Formats: sequence, C-alpha cells, structure tokens
Amino acid sequence: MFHALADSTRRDIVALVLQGEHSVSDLARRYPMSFAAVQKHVAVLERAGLVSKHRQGREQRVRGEAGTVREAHRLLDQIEAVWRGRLGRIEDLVTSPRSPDTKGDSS
Amino acid sequence: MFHALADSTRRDIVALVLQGEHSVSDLARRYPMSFAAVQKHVAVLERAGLVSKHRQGREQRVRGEAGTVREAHRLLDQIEAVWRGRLGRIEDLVTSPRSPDTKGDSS
DNA sequence: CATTCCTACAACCATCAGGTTGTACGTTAG
DNA sequence: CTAACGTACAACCTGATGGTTGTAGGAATG
Repeated sequence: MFHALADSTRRDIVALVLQGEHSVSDLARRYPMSFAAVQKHVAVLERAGLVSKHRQGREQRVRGEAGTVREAHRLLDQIEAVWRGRLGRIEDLVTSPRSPDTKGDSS
Repeated sequence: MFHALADSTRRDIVALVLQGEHSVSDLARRYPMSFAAVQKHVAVLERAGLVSKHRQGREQRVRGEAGTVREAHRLLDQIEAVWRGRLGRIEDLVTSPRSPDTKGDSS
C-alpha cells in the first residue's frame, strides 16, 4: 500500500478522485504521460484498495476509497515503528556496554 | 541515507561494525554472497557516512559511525513528517466539504 | 450498421538496485 | 623474489518499475 502511495503521480490521482470521481481518460488527460501509463497507476491504486472503479456506460469512473486512505495513515504508524525498531536496535549496540576493543576477534 | 539503511544486509553490517571493527573480507565471510557484493554494500554505507574505512596493512577495517546512525534516527522524524504531510493533505480532501460547485474544475 | 470514444492488455524500452565474475594491484608472508 | 591475501573496480545478468506504442473489444452515437 505504501508502495502504491510512494509514487507522486499516484498520490495526485488519489487526491483527485477523493474530491470527485473521474474517468480514467479524465485522469489521463491531466498528466504528461500516456493513457496506458495512467491506467497502470490506477490499477496499482486499485490493487491497493485506495481507489475503486465502476463502469458507467463506456466510461470507467474512478473513486477514492477514503477508508483505505485513513487506514494508510494508521499503517504509517506501524511502518514507523518498524524503522524505529531497526534503528533502535542498532543504536543499542552503540551504547551497549560491549567491551570496546576485541582485538582477537573470536574467529 | 535511508536508502543505505533500507537494505537488511547493510543494516546488519552497520550493526556489526558498530560493535567492533571488521575488515571487508571479515564481513564478506559472514554473508552468503560474493566479496564484491559486500564490498558494494560497504561502499554505499561509506558514502552515506554510516561507516568509515581505514587501511591497516593489507586490510581495510570498517568502523561504524555512531554519530551518523543517531542522525539517521533524527532524520527518521523528518521522513515521517513528510509522509504525514502527504497523507494529511490527502485526508483533508476526504473531510473537506466538496468544493462548492466551482464549475470548471479549472485545476 | 459504421464510427468513434473509452478501456484493457500485451510487448517492448530504459533505468536502477543487488548480485556475480573476472581482472588488476598493493601488501605481507615465505 | 614469489606466492598468497585483501581490496578495488569494471562488465555483465536479473528483476522490479515507470513509461511507450500498438492492438483489440465493448459502448454510445450518427
């Protein structure tokens, strides 16, 4: 999911469709890239549950899934925790009372 | 810098050399990959300032730079802030009242 | 019905990161 | 000196990504 939001174009798309539905081509027109590229971005967002599509005539309207976005916010806390855990463990080593200079490396 | 710490092998290396110096080949022996691969990881860490090397005879001893690791921890707060900013902006859209029919969504 | 619009999808290209080999070179041990 | 070790670096492979083009098909319209 964060992978999905890691791309600025995708974040922009989410922001857009959260304000109102847009068809895929509507979205495609707004970016300096091909229709197919935007389509792929939407697909990624859809897989992540951040947006949903529903056909309406020959258009496919894209809508932002507010709930999932909020969930992302919550998930951020977890991701953050993971990083703090990693750095924390490393920092512990820095400060741990480990005997400083083990010349004869246990090998 | 977070790029440097985004790889688990590199995090492990940092943790190791923070506990005591190790030559590059010492490190290489500990991982199921080629010497050159480990060498590259060390190079990435060195470029990020997370470790430093100093020659001692024919060996190149690698040492962890505790200060930079701490800095990383601080930087984490900033990265976190960026994400919160992104998600925050997006969430605002979710809760903000639909733009009062500004007809041409003249972006 | 034929055309046009919107969409889906496959194939292909470039870039980047992590890995592997192979080679070159300085240093230390014999 | 020579051999072996430790290191540096270049070239190449692979998988993931973001992008492009090209093609095919469903839906509205004239």
